Amino acid sequence: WECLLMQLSSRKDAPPFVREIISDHLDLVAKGRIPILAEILGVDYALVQAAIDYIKGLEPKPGLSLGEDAGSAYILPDVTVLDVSGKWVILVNDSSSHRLRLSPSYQSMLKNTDAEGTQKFLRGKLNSALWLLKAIEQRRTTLYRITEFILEYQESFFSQGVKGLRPMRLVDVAEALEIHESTVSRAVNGKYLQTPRGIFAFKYFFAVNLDTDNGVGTASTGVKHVLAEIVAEEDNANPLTDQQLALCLQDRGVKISRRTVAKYRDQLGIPSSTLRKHWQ
DNA sequence: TTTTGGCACGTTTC
DNA sequence: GAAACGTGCCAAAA
Repeated sequence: WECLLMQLSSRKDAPPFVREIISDHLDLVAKGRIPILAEILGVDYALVQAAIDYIKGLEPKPGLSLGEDAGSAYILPDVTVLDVSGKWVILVNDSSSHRLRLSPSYQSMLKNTDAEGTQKFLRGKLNSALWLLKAIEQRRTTLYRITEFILEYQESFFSQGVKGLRPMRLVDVAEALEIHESTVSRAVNGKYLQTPRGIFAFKYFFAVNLDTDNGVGTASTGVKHVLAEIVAEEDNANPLTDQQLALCLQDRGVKISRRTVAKYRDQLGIPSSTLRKHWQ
């Protein structure tokens, strides 16, 4: 790109071949074909790698880390949990600014009316109003109870972080709270929970997938996190292939196939092993 | 040859 | 009933 060349011209510390690589061989860089590039330019790997590292320093990098609370500053949570000296406090934020209540005047009207027809009418209205209030209150309660359940069930998450996340399905919550599955689904959809660890979508805790190991399952979200960790710590001169990554996870007790590792890697935005290779 | 990714199938979850 | 997910197979890429 021209903007890369422009950035380049404003600097003086550029290694050799950088300009040539940008104008003629950017496609090879994208494909990670460093050996070919080295051959074309007639220099050794290390020099090419140095030039590429420099170029990567020029462009604004997309960034590999999908931070778990990235962008959360702009989301306002529907529920907040606070740790007040070891005791959880759950706050359900009302969507409407004020809570609804019944005007007392209606009740006094009911008392003060003699006419039978009017009384019947008012009693009917009163009942439907009470039903509505109850429904709204119920919804807040549902969200409260779900949060309560998550706090208890995902306790290890709140103490250890992502690694402690347990597999959890809508049904699990529904059964525990003795409400219908779809009720949980509707209560949770698009809602956010603020915790001492950051803001998370409720759906985050439903990292539903169940990867079984010897005994209990683990949440796929946790596995992905471990995967990212392994890659971050690998020797970048010899990146691990998907097969090796799969074995690595299997050693840790996670039953996972090579193909699934590849998919997770994709979702995490981690390039393939050949693209990760850093030539010295 | 080794490594990766598209497609599709069976299962689970919504 | 539909969407999401894990996995096997096989071809493309390296």
